[in-house]
Amino acid sequence: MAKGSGLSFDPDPIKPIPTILNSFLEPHNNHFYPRNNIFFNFSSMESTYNNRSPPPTIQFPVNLNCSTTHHDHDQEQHHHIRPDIDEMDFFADKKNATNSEEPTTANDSDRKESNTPPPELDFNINTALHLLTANTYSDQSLVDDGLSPNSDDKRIKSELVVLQAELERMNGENRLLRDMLNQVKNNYNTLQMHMMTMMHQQQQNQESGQREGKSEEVKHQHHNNQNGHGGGGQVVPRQFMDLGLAAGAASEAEEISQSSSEGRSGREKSRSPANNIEAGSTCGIIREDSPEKESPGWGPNKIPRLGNSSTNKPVDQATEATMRKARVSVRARSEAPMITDGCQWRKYGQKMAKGNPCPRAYYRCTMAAGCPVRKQVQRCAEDRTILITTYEGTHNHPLPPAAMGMASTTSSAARMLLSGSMPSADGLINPNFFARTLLPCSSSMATISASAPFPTVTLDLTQSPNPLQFPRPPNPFQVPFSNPTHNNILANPAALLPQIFGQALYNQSKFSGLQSSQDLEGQQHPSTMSSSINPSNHNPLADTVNALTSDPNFTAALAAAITSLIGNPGQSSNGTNNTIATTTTPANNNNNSVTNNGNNNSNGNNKVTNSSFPAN
DNA sequence: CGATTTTGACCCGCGC
DNA sequence: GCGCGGGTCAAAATCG
Repeated sequence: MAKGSGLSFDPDPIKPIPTILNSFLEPHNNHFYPRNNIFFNFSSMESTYNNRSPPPTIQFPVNLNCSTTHHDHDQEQHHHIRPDIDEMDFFADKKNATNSEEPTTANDSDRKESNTPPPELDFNINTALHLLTANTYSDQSLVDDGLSPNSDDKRIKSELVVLQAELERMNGENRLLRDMLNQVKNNYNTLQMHMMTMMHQQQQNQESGQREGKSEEVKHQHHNNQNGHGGGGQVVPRQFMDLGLAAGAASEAEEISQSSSEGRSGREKSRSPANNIEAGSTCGIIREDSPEKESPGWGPNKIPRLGNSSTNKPVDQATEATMRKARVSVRARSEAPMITDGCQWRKYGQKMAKGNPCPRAYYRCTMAAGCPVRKQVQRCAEDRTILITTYEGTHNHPLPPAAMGMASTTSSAARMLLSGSMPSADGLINPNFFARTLLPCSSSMATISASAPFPTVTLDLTQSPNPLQFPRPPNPFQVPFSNPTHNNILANPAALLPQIFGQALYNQSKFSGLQSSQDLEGQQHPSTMSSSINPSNHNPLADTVNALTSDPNFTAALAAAITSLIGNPGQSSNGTNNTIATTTTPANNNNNSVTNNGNNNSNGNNKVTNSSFPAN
C-alpha cells in the first residue's frame, strides 16, 4: 500500500473487514477500502451509455464521513466532495493509471462537460449522482446542434423526446446510485462500528494479553483487571468466555452479588430489572471483578435475585436503557432436546410461553457454583425442528474446550451487540446495522432485536441454501452444512472461521498485526476466503487461521461449536455432520455425541445436564 | 441417597 | 389497579 495512502486502518482490527465489505459489495472484485472513502464500481451500471467504448470501470470515491444520523441531503453532497490526494494516491496504487484518473473526472462531473468528447457521457451518467446529467445532455445537444428552430423544429422535438427519455432513464439511474450510496453509507457505518469494536477488543486484549491468566482465572472474571505475566502461550483457548459481555453478563454477576447481600425477608424478592444494571462502565468495557465468589449466586436452592435499585449506585437512566442484558439466541435445527454446547446445565423451570405450543425450558449452568449463565431452550413454533437456545450471562469459571466455541461465539455476539448499543444521539438501534456487524458475512443469518426487555442477537443457523434467503453468492457459512460435497470442513474446520467464529477467532487470536496494510489488497471475497485458508496460500490471515486450527485445543473448541451449531448429527438432512466433531479433534470425546436419544419431547426426561458430556 | 427434573406457585414488570 | 406473561423458586417426584 502506498505510504501516503493516509489510511489509518489498524491492520489487525480490520481482519474481518474483507468479509464485511465483500458481503455487500461482492458482485465486484476490485474494491479498495480507504477509511472514509469507499470506492465502488459502477461498471455494472453503465450499460446504457458505454456502447462505444469498453466499459470504463469508474471508481467513484464517496466520502462517507457520515454518521448514522445523516440523511439524504448528505448523500446529495457527496459528489461535490473531492477525494483528498492521499486517497487518490491510494487509489492509483491499487489501480491502473486509467482508473486513477477517473475520480477526478468523476468529481468534475458537476461542471458542465459540454466540450468533452462523447465517451465522457459515461461519466455524466455514473457520477452525477443527482443530477446534472440531464441538463448537461440537453445543453450539449442544443449547443452542438446549433440548429435553427425553424428549419429543424420537428427534429429538435424528436430529439427532445429522446432526451427526455434519456433524462428519465438517467433519473432512474440516479435513484439507483442514490440507493447504492445509501447502502454504501450504511455499510460504511457498519464497517466503522465493526472496526471500532475490533479495535476496542484489541485494546482490551492488549491490556490483558500479556497475562497467561491461568493462575488468575479462577479469581478474576473480568479481564480488564487482570494483570498477568507474559502470555507465552500459543493459542491457548481461553478458559473464560470473553467477558466483554459487560452489560449483560458481567453486570449480572454484580447484580447477583449485590442482591445476595440484600435478600428480602423470606424469599429473596429482588429481581433483575434492567434498570438495576449498574451501567457505570461503558458497553463492552469490563468493570471490576464481580464478587461472585462471595455469593452463592445461582446456588442450587438459593438463587438470590437481583437487588433493588435502591442498593445500586445511581445510574444514568439513559445509559441504563442501553445497558440491558444482552442475549444471544441461536437457532439451530436439532431434534435433540438441547443443542450441545459443552456446558453442564440444570433445568430449573419450564413454562409455556405465549404464542408457542412448545414449552420453554430454563437452564442454569452448573459447571461452577454461582455461574450466572442461563439459557432458555424452546422449539420454534413454526418449525419444531428448530431449536432456539437463548444464552444469557457470562461464565465465571473455566470452560472445557468443547464449550469454548459456543461460548466465544455467543459472548462475542453479545458483546458486539452491546458495543453497538452504546448510547447514541437518538438511541436508535438499527437491526441490520448490528446484524451485519455481528455476522457480516451473513447478515441474513444474524438479526438483532433491540426490543425490550433485552437486546438479543439471533444467530440463525437453520437457514437452508435458499436463494431467496441468500441472494448472494454461496455463503461459506452454510455450505458445509448443506452440501455434502463441501466436506472440506471436516478436514479444515477453519473454513468456517471467517464466518462463524470470526469474532471468537479474533478474540482468541493473539496474532495482532499480522495483517499488513498490504493485505487490504488481498482481501478476498467471502466465497474465496475459505479456500484461502490453505497452507499453500500465503495469506497471513490464512496462516493465522492455520496456526489456530493446528492447535488441538482450538480445534476441539471449534469442533464442539460446530457440532452444537449443527445440532443433532443424526437428524440432519446431510449425513456428514456427525463426522465433523470426530474429525476435527480428538479432544471432544463427547461433543460429537449430540446424543440423540430419540426423545423429541422437550418436556421429556431429557437428561440435559450431561448431554454434552461423556456421561451421556 | 444424592442429584436432577417436574411443576405449581410466586414475584415482578409492563401494558391497558 | 388489574391482568398478563416471563422468569424463578422450591417441594415433590424421579432417576441412577
